[in-house]
Amino acid sequence: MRATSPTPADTKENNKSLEIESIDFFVRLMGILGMPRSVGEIYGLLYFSEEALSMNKISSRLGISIGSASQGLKTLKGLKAIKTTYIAGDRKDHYLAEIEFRKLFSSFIRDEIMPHLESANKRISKMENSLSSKDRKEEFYEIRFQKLKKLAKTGGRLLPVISGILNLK
Amino acid sequence: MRATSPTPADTKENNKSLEIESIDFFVRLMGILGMPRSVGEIYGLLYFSEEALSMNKISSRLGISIGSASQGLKTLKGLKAIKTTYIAGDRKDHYLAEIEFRKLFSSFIRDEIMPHLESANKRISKMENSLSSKDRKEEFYEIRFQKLKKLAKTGGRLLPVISGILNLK
DNA sequence: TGCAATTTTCATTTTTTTTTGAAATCTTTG
DNA sequence: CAAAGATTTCAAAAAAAAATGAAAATTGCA
Repeated sequence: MRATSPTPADTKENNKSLEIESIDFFVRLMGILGMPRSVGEIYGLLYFSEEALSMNKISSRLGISIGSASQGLKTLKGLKAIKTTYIAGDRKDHYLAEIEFRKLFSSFIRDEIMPHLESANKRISKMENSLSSKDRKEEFYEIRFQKLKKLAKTGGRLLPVISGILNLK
Repeated sequence: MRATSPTPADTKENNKSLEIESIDFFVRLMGILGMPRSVGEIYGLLYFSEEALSMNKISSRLGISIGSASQGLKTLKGLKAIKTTYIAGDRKDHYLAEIEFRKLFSSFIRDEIMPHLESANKRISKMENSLSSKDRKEEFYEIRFQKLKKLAKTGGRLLPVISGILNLK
């Protein structure tokens, strides 16, 4: 270790403990969204990185395979949680975290929640049709289908509200 | 197969296809919430069952082990997604689905989301403290911590709104 | 265009999660 | 209160999900 004043290179190597905390934080956050560990690790690393990192650097810094890194970056691209930047004189792609979380959540809702919600109504109808017209008039089934339809409707109502709040300043 | 008119016993055996659809539906729904298959299966079975079912019946009807059934019922009890009923002259516990979904989601938020949210602020502070006071004044870090705090705040704002919508008639 | 660097894909391996099943525990009632 | 019934627990097995790594595909520069 040198005793001279820090250089730009030092700065990049600094804040190891912040990096660890960040990775841990985002591994958990992504975990709530059902994303694999590697996705959280990559995002956590990029979130506090001032410079854009190449896939190779990501994989070596995190100690994960390039296959995992490639797969994780693909997922993060799909969620619009990272941006690709051009670095002059370097052929590799370089990645930066998208720090507007609302983009991440919007993509997540679009990709992971909406499709389920859209199919839910079809599936509820299908269930209802599998019932004889006699049974369909029974209070027991009527109540259950009513609740099921309300569930789908509430879901449909919830998502725009969530999107709205996410877009607040 | 008999050609005579249906008896109550028949009725209970009926609607096999509804049952299958229901199980499939709730396996997916519970899957979104990160619950194992068996939990969705049990709830899906109970949702369209007019009579309360014992653990044994649940395990044999679904073809899952009693261990799985016990574990799944425990999870569902924790989520307040099922009710236990007393059946005269039967020693076993019998279970009915709680059809108010809001209970299920409220419990889920309380158990799976709130704890994360509560720890998030501590974790963000911890990250901030790991930074030198010099770095802390850098725009790069300032922005990132600002976004992180906003994320936690938005989360805290979102949950009551969701609870509110879930409680609407 | 051709070649080397980079990225993606995907069969295989590893890790994690879930299920099983049998033993231990708890419960009810004869 | 004994014992048969019912439920829970938990180590081991099975299944599912994720990571690896090497081959295939793609890319961009000389």
